Amino acid sequence: MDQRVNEVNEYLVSIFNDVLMIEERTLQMSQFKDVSIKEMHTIDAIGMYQEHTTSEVAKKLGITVGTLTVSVNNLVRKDYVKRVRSEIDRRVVKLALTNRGRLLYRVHDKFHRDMVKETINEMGEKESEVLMLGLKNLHRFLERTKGQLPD
Amino acid sequence: MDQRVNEVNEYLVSIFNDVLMIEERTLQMSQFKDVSIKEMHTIDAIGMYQEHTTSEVAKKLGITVGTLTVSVNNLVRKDYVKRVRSEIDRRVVKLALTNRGRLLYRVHDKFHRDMVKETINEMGEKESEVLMLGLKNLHRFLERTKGQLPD
DNA sequence: GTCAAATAGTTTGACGCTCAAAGCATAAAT
DNA sequence: ATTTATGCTTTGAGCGTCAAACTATTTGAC
Repeated sequence: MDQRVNEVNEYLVSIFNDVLMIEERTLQMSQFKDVSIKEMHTIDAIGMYQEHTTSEVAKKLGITVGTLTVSVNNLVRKDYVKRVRSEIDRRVVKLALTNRGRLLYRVHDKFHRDMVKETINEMGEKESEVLMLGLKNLHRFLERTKGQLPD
Repeated sequence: MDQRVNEVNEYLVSIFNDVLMIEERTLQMSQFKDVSIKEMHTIDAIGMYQEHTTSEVAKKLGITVGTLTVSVNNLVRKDYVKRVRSEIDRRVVKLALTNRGRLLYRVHDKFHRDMVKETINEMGEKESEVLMLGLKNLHRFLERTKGQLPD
């Protein structure tokens, strides 16, 4: 049992590091060399569809609004993100992707999905089912833990 | 199949974010408020036992030697890490944890293991086995992918 | 043995990421 | 009308990162 814990733990840590590293390198090799992995996640959180406010996106990313403002300043300058003032409440800023931002979003999303797809392809139907259940368990536990932490 | 890919992908992303966030918050709440999550990973990479050289640790972390030197400067100042010149080759610096560093290492390691343990406890023996196989698959795929990237 | 080249690590300059705190504009409450 | 609350931006400080220049030491060629 303890051995199992160690193994799972080590795989998780290693997978973490690998994914981050591969994402970063892949970005740097692509036509989007001016985007860091953090900026990529910001673009991902802004998303393709609805417009999200600055506060919403900051919360989703788990960073302060001030931090996000700085990052969005850079992403606007580099033409990945645009700001739209709300007409209803003029304090509110809605964030949205530019065409270039949307292109990058799709490329990155595909990369992510391909990564998972290749792995699942090597597993049987039943196995991939259990992998997902395991991840679901881990996820549920983490969300619960997170909820217990003070803000 | 595509639905499965999406689900696994979303769980992975969410698990990533949660773990990082929980680690960071837990650190900030502990007696080790002066340590960032990155510094924690550096301490982890230096490890409890053998002495590792600066180059080795930098490689393990996937950062340049210069970056590590700067970080180690801070960790030495904060009394988590010590430098030991090699007697055999006086160019070489071996990194090791101080007592305080070792204490933090153990606390963090326990946190990590507890996290996984609680999850596995909720699964049956067979399920946790398959979770591990799934992670192994994912890990193998990532290592292969990583090997194909240029340095 | 001497000198050049290679190796291990450090320093520096520039820029991104992060937060907390102060500030600005607008909306809501009274 | 004035105060308070809300949403966002700016700023200052510290860490994280790299590339490039630098220092100290060892190895290799002769």
